[in-house]
Amino acid sequence: MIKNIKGTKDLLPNATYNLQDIENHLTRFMHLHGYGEIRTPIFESTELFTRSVGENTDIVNKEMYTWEDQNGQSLTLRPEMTASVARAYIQKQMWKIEPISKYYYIGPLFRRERPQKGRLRQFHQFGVESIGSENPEQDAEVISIAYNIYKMFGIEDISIKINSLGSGNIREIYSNDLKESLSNFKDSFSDSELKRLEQNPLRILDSKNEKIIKIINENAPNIFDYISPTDKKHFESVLNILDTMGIPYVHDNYLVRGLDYYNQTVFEVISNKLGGQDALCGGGRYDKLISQLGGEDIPAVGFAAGMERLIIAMNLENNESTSTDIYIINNEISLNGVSMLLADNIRKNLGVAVYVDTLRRSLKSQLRHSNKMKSKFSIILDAKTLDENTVCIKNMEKNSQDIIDFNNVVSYFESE
RNA sequence: GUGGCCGUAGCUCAGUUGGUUAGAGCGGCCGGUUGUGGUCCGGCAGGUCGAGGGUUCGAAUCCCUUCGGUCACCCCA
Repeated sequence: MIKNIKGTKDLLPNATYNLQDIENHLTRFMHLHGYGEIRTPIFESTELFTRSVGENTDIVNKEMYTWEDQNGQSLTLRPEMTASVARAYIQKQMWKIEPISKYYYIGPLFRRERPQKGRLRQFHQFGVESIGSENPEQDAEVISIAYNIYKMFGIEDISIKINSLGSGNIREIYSNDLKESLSNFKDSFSDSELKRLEQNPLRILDSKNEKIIKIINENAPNIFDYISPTDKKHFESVLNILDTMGIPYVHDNYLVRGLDYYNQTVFEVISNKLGGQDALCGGGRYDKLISQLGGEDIPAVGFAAGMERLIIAMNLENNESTSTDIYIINNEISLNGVSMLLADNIRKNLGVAVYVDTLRRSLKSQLRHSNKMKSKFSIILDAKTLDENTVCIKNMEKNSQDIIDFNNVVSYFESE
């Protein structure tokens, strides 16, 4: 038997039902905020990700699905969206067309990780990117959107962590000092932690190892002491606006993000119900990415949210079954054509869902199926009554029936 | 990538110290006299016991390998 690839999932109608509903809400929500959808290809030139996400990140080092195309070009299934959005923005030279571009996206991403609940190899993210404003109100807008989306879906048990990484070469200076401050404690570090301290020192800050956390708390410098007065002011303005908007947050000095392109504001929305994979969404500012990839010097801020984690947090993994409004029961094979014609007429004129059996089931079975599909009405076609030009319409909830003229079926439902 | 736990019908599981034709509930399908659903009753269909190999007279049960799931780490959404 051929099976799906590890870390991928098939979604059948009872699972996609809720997903479509969520997507509709997100689309509507973003429209209300002035953001439009962007869709980019799911594979890109490998170089795009090595240059934006960072050579020393795990994503680029060991998690990308990369292959060589027939012409020798290295291609990669996208492991994240921001790089693609930036690439498209630059390619279309959007800054010449409008001073600010606001995008949202929903789509599949690919990372070759060990699967876990809420972490797949093909997973889906919803995300927002606002490109063009350097102002704190833009940070606040993006963060409030993230927060309000979870509120919209009724997810209460969440908290926002926020921090600033400063700008310019602060990141490097701080990283070096951090490395130095911990150099006396190398005995307590595991091999992988030492490697991390070497290659991507900031990441050591969100270690889950109790011992390391203690050492950091007692010895690590505070990045907030490094960032410039301008950056500090920017960060405080963001917090002020969040306060005014009534959005709760926690300033976490040790929050850093794994991707290289982040600077200044970074944030995460955490669910308290998700266990290990508790980050519902993460994002921040990436003011240098556009220029670094060959565009103008244009600031930007955004976030990405995991759809699978959203669905887990909503506790909605399987719910609704397919339903219909009207079920047409044909009692004789010769009436198939009439049934389907009637179904088309009702769909066309009333825009409601009409189901016709194609399994040649018995009357009893069709009624059972009609009931299972939660139909409001069943129309029973029968050769005898059709000779008299009438059909039987059964109200499934009231268990009442009407005999009406075949030509009046549509108008019958219009009055219902 | 590292480590722990798990893998029997579509789903949730039972299956005694290895011993005949592997079970239940739910779900699915059909039917309960000639054209009526939801409740009720009856019947039927689904499993090479994740896969491959080994030990044995005999394996769902023991051993090895492998695949998949799950949890922690790693990382991140």
